[in-house]
Amino acid sequence: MTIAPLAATTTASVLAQRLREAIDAGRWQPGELLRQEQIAAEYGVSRIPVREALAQLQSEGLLEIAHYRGARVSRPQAAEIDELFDLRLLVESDLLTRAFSRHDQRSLRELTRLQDRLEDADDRLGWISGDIAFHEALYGPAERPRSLALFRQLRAPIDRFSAQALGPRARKQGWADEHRQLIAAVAVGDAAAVQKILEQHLQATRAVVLAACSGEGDD
Amino acid sequence: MTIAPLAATTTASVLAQRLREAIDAGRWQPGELLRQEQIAAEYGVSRIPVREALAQLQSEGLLEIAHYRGARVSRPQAAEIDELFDLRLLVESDLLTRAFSRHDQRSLRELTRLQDRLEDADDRLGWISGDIAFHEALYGPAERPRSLALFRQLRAPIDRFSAQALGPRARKQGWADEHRQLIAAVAVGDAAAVQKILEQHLQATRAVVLAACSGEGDD
DNA sequence: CACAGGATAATTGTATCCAAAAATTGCTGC
DNA sequence: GCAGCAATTTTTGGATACAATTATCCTGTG
Repeated sequence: MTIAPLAATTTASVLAQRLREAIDAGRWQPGELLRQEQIAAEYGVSRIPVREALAQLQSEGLLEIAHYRGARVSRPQAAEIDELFDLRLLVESDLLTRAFSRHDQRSLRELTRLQDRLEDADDRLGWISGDIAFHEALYGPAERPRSLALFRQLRAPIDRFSAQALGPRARKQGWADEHRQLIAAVAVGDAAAVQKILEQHLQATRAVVLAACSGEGDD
Repeated sequence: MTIAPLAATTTASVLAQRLREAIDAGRWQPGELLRQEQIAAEYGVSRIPVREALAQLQSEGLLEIAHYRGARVSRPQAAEIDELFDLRLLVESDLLTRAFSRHDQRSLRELTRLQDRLEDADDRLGWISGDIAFHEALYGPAERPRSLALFRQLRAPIDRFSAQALGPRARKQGWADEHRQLIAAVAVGDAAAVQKILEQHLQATRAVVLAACSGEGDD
């Protein structure tokens, strides 16, 4: 028998997740105002949980909220994106180093399964969430909850642009190839290769995201 | 004549700052519940800004909020503290490397001034905020706003225990010595020494904090 | 016609009130 | 005396109502 899923969830957190996806999907352009009343009406709730969700997204760096002046989608400068990728490199290298020797048959199969599912996803949001799941499984054996949370946090302001860049099929293929190479390198225990592939993966992503980011901010 | 300081501040953010200090000062023990009504009455506001402040402190890792069950001061496990220090080492080493060659006469004087003021502070909270100011000035020339924000974030759950550890005068002196050494090493341009001192500084702090953290959780 | 000034509207921040969930108390039966 | 259960109390989450601030529009003046 199954346990009821125990809805230990608040309206605000559900809203936050929905808004996160909506922002990644490009529903609001950078700089555009998110009206509390409008969002509240749309989801059939009052403004209180909306405000809490917006505050949450602000702390994640997706929004900028000015006193009495509303919340708008943040428009990160190229330098900021660059800095985020540098930090990702630091944190993810560390995570992967620690996870590397702890992977086993089961975790590698899980990685392959996640990658299969990822490549099956046809919409952009599915790719993004699948990519997050893949990397979390890749870093999971490190058993570093705080670093993993940081990984998610560092991605959040970036994924919006990654989703945009998923248009060309070539990029998807390159992305998938790198993931497969990562699995293979972990499987054969080649530590140096693992690090090198991860760095290439992140550098390639950085280039694409920077292009998407600077190509959009034109108003 | 002076311009009014433009209170671009919300009740919730002021509350959050006050509560942060109160937690660092040890007003609530780890695991202890923070009652919304009580805090609201104490500061003469309604529960709405109190809830927003609590949510903010949760996102900083100072509180754990359970659905319908209240907010309590988080009690980080030793492993988590350890992980936070590892991350601090990664981020702060990177920041200091980048800031290193950008320091000049003026910034070094500023560092000395901050350190003087720090050592004058007689209360624990003054030390903590002074220490934060010192490190921010030390990393400031790197011009890495995101990393600096991350530095603050990684400290937040730790400072509570640092404040406790400030009891023995010996620790204060050692702390101050390491700061002076850092300034000196930056001044003479000894990159290797700078990194080594920073690492010692953080490792020493880690040991003290771990002791304070594990010595307290005894209920 | 550009622009300053002020009334008006729109929007956010906070207080008050109600509903839902959890903790507590007290009763009942054994 | 105590385990189990139900009513009560307490506390949190959310909705509605009001206050404070900002944005908009209109008008008059140079």
